Amino acid sequence: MARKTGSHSEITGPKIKQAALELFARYGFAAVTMRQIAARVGVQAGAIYNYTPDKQALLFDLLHGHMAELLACWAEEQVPRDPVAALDHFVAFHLDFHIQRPELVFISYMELRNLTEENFAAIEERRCRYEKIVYDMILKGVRSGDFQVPDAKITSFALIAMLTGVVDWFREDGRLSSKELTRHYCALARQTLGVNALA
Amino acid sequence: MARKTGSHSEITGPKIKQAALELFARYGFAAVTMRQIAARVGVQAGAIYNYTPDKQALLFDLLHGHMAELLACWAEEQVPRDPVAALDHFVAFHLDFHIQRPELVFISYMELRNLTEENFAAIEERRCRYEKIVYDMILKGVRSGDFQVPDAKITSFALIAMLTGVVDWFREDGRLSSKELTRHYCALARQTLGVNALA
DNA sequence: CATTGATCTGAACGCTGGTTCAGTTAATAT
DNA sequence: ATATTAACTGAACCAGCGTTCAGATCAATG
Repeated sequence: MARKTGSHSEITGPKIKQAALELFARYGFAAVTMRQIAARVGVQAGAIYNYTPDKQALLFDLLHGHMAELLACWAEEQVPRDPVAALDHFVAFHLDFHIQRPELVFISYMELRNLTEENFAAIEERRCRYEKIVYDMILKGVRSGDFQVPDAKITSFALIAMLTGVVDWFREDGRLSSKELTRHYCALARQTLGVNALA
Repeated sequence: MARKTGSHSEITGPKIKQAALELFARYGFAAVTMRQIAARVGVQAGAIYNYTPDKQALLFDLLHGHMAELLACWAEEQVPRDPVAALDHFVAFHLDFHIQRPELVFISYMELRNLTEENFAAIEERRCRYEKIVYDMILKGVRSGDFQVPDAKITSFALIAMLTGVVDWFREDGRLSSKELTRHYCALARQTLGVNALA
């Protein structure tokens, strides 16, 4: 029995990626088997190899796609000139983007060490690019006198960590809506960056 | 050839734990084999089972020991009554404790999903207890008027995330000493909690 | 209708995983 | 010396791994 009615590559391909994403996020890359992924798609393990050269590529595609989309989406944003408004804008963007992709965020952090050397380097480069965006934003605010921080580099790491950490606990049906969440974090980020510390 | 001169259970036992810790942190629990751990200790795989019932227990002992030590150490701390001083104290404690155990911190976050249900629950319970300490500390400062935050719960998560995130990048031989690090983070934490926002 | 080509199956390949255990060795006790 | 035992080896067990591939199946084409 092969080639069930209505099954096409355009359906199976994305289904495999989705299944891999969910399973990797839940059990970890190394603990997930190709047969598990296949079973979730409703297919035999061998069929997966019509869509990916190997398991490693399955992971890399997910992580690479995630980072590429993150950078691409930010590039399209219209960032206000005012440092404080830019901060608010970034907080809202970052939270929104990450909350919508908790599984991708999860494996992007957890499964870096399961990448080959070259694949890791490719992801790392993009991660640094994103961190630099935050760092530059903070530096600009510090220079304009809008922000006051003990150390711009540390503060950039701290800001990213506190924002990204949200995916560990935030649930759409929890105590807070995503709108309230954003509002609170905008206020918190302002405090962290020392907005109005001198005003 | 067995029982080399001078090898005792008091030596091999800890060595196995240490080897497991290093390998789990580097490659992930699921990706590490008992043979790898044994090789690092200089022993055959079977010998490990004189010290642990199985691989799962090896992981759980590491995580459980870590959380138990974290809570025990904090319990011994003399915490100042003043909320701001207490915050400084906590920041210094948390950074110091975590910086000294980067590998344990790493696996405590990454390998939770590789625990069995009961084992996970045991770790989770201790983790919540620690989070409650931070939450209560913030609540106290808010009530006394020393802190001003948008949301105490969110702020507690944000504070822990920004502090714990340090282990991802901090190196003893890097740009900052651990003393400078603590100083910067105390200042940053104060801003985040809105210390002196009204003063 | 016959042919083709994309899609998938099912079985196999070689290998490695965690775990077990009978047997060997060396330190200790008698 | 001898017996005892803790500590370890080395080989084996079997289940499961990622991956391959010849062949089956079906949609689309002419």
